Amino acid sequence: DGRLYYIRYPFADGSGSITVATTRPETMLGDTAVAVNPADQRYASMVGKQVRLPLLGREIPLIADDAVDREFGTGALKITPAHDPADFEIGRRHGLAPIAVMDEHARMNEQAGAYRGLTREVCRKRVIEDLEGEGLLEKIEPHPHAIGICSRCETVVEPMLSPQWYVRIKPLAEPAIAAVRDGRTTFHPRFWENTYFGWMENVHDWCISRQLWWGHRIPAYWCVKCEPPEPIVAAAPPEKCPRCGGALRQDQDVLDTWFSSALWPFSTLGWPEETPDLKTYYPTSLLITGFDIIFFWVARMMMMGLRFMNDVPFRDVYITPLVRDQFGKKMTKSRGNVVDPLDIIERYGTDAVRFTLAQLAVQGRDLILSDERLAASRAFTNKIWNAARFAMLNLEGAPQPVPPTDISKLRLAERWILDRLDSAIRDVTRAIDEYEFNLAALRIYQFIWHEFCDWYIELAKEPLKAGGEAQAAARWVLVRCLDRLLRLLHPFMPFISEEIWQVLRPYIAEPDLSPHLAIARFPEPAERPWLSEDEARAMDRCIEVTGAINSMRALVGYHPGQGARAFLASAKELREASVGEEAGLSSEVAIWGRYASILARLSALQILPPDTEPPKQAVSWPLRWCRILLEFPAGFDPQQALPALQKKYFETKGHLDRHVERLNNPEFRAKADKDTLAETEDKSRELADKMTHLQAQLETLKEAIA
RNA sequence: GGACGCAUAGCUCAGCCUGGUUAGAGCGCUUGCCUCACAUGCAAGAGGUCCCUGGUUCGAGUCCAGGUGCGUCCACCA
Repeated sequence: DGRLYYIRYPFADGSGSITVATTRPETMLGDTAVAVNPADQRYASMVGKQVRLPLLGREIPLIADDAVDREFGTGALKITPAHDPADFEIGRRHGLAPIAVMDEHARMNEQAGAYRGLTREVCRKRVIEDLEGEGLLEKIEPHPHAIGICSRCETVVEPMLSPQWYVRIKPLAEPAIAAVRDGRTTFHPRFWENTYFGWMENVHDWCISRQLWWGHRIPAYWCVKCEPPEPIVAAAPPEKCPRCGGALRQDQDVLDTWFSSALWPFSTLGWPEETPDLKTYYPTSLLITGFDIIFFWVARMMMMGLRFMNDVPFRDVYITPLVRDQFGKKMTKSRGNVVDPLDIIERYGTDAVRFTLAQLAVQGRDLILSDERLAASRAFTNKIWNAARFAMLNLEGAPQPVPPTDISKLRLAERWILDRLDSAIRDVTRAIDEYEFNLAALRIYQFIWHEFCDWYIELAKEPLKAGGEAQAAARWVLVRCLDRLLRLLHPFMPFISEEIWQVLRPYIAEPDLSPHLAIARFPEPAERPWLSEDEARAMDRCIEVTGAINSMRALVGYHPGQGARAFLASAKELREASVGEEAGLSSEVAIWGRYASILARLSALQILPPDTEPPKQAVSWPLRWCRILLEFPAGFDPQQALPALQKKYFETKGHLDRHVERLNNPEFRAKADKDTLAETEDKSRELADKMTHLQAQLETLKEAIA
């Protein structure tokens, strides 16, 4: 919220005046011209005239320059090259010598005539008063505008001229642009490359000198005697002045922080010496940083690396998301919405915070740290802890498990979890390779909670209690799974994983096992699959049946602790796809029936022989490959099951209708690809079957009610 | 003034690049369970005009154009 002062500058020939608008009237003492836009008709005839600078009486020209905005103020701009960057450029274009009117303490200097010695604030007041006295101040308008202030002391920044060192940027920028264009360095996510190009293609020469105490000193030297002084720039300090042999003094300025930082990828490896480290580790693989550092640091490391090492400093640049506040706003000190990580860590735990960040680190998107997610991660650490506790309770006092001599003798449950583990290892490894940290975190979560805990731990309880070979096998699988999942988890939850692993470590049979998880090998999947495709499908069916029975239990109101009897009626497809020697449902259920019974709390799971009349006192549920019948609990009122079943019926009908509609469309039949068509037909048949079953079930129920 | 990103369940977010299963997860909510690793838990359930308009297509949450809202960056600011 400043003011805009309109000041009248009289023409030297007495033919009237021209009015300029300025927010900083005190700088008029350093004016060297008045400028208008060349296309501005109002002033076209006046360009070239001399103007008398008020208060000082100096004559300055009226010039025309494209940089002048005709709309602003009066369309006439006073030019103060020594105290305004834009004016400096205009002045340079017109060959105007800058006149500095302030010293380095922002006090008016001898060029300011009568105002010499005043501070700029006092000077502004006096200038305004004096202009008013001479009748040259036309008006003052309120004018909100942004001014540069010091970020520490909030003092208004005063632009001024000073000699500085520059690096010519173009020869550095061009190779750095090319390196990203041709893929020697890749940004993740890719679109940040636009930001990089945008900056690099419009980059200005780089002012590298700073008037600070700390930093690399500028390698420039001045002779104490020569007049005028000529700088000598040299990598190694020269002994004496090459011209007069006099003593030399190094320039007092230091390099811009980013200049020094730009050397980081190789200077930390011993450069300029040809050290083994430099040879081994340059170029590096990955730089992780925030997008706001792309200009400051990434671009400069690229330029320096290509210049001095002749190669890019890193192959990949991963740009992290920004953590925003709960309203999606960027956290800034001035806004006061900064979250202290230590505070969140205090509340949720370090691992939970780290895991949450990984989970939310979707490429190309900033993230909001939500309490809900953090709490969920904290619950996850608890889950892991308890899973480990279960394992240790079952390992305590046991010898170090050894791999079974014949893997194929392991139960399906054991081989299945080992297969899921390998699948998780593959998925997580791929996700990390592609910097998809959210996918990696999600997959680990899914494996640990919903495959390892929900299924394997439950299914391991029986053999672990049984003793003998079954127990030994389950212990080995338990250790193998836990060991590997902890290694997978370690980058995301370093503390809890290390803590548990240290306790588990004595049970891990591995030659030259690392003393710490942090430096242990990242897991790799086994070379051969643990189970056949048929077995994998069988286990999928087990999971499907278990889920369906659990839903049915709730539907007919079984108490969670109450055992229930279920029957499976075979479907033709199952007989064909069966894994057993003996075709049929029974051979398959012989393998996984026990698992389903445990997880669906069944007192019995029986096969209904083909062509057998199903029990009437049961709710029936169609799957693709079999029909499940769950006996009514004692005192069950069939009325209860009706609404849910009807809902299912109408849902299924909706889906079926959609498929039928599609199939009835001749254009779909003509233009859809064959696979899609076949799939739709299959699906449609399946849904129709399901409808038939559901309808029959509904009728049965209604009969029971009646 | 220029550019980029985002918009999907009450909340926080996946899915979109490469169009076709019943659009998913966690939290929250409802119901029932202290089942001997874990009630920070277990089981089940409800909850979605995928921001709007138009286009392309047999078919659009997904591709294209325009719009709206939110966020961010750059430039300018005499």
